Amino acid sequence: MNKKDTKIVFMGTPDIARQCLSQLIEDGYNIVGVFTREDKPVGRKQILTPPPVKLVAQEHDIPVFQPKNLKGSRKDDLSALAPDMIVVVAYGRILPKEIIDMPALGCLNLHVSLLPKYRGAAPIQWAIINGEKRTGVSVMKIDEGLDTGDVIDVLTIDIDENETRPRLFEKVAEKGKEFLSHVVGCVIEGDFTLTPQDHEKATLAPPLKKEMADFDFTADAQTLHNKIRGQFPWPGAQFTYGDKTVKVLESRLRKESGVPGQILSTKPLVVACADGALELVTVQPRGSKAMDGTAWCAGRRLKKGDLFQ
RNA sequence: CGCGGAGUGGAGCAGCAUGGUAGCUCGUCGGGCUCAUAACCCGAAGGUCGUUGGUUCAAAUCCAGCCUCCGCAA
Repeated sequence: MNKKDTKIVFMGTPDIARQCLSQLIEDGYNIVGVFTREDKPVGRKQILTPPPVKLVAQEHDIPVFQPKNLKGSRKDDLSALAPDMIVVVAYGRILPKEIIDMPALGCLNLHVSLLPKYRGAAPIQWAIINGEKRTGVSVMKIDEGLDTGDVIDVLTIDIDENETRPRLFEKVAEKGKEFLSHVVGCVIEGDFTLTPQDHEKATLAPPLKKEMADFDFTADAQTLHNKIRGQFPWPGAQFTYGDKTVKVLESRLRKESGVPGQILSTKPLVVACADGALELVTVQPRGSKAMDGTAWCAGRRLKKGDLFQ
């Protein structure tokens, strides 16, 4: 089978899926249909916004389907397309067995972790939160479990010390889309091997919750730094000052030390933690906009030596 | 009509209830101290108080409308 004759259905929703779809189209694959989630209200104005994937598909006149689920009559849309292969990138839906079995070449999935680690919805976030030095993208053949399928190929990607979730995501998407395109090509040509995952070593990366945002300075600096960059921009990481919470949008590790919660300097704003200290580069009090840590101190008349209880 | 906060020198804030001198911390500029400094001391510049109208002898402050920004929720 060659590229042109292989009918591919693409399923995905957010930006990384959009990038992968664009890459596949650019590389000349025959995308016969795109499945994505429903348009949803976004922002303060609750404007109904289509997923990024939908826009790309429409630009290329590829039929778009946005079913609520993939059961019952909705799967007829899919079988009518008679796909030889389905490629899934962050679709946000579990595929039922009947769909998994439909295409002759199977269903491929790009997962942004080094499987079997970090199976689930938020692999990038958890990798950063846990202080991993590296992550990656895995292309696997979908089975009925949650990211449990046999792995076709893996690409490792380094995580820099100050990398935030969006920046890492961008990097992963950039490298991942080309990698995916390459692997899809290999599968079409039959040039690949399947490696079962070592399920003993599997870990989960469940969705983040807003309750995870709160912290205080009794934790050690490295842990807080990881939390701040991994949970940015949502749910974020915030501490309490007075009767308000203050989100920390950007931080840096510092070598200084002191009583946890003590302000070691205001320019830049450095606060001592249990082990080491953290520079709060950008901060955002609840109800107001993001500002420099130093500016925040200025408005609150905070001085070196003051203590966050 | 989803809930709520905010617009005051370059930045972040106070002042507003009880109208009457433009305040604080930071930054900038000049000077001083110091081996030195992001530290400290002295001094200076810089503001039509978001906008329009109303009340008043007098409005940042009270009233009405408008614009803009933001947090939450989704």
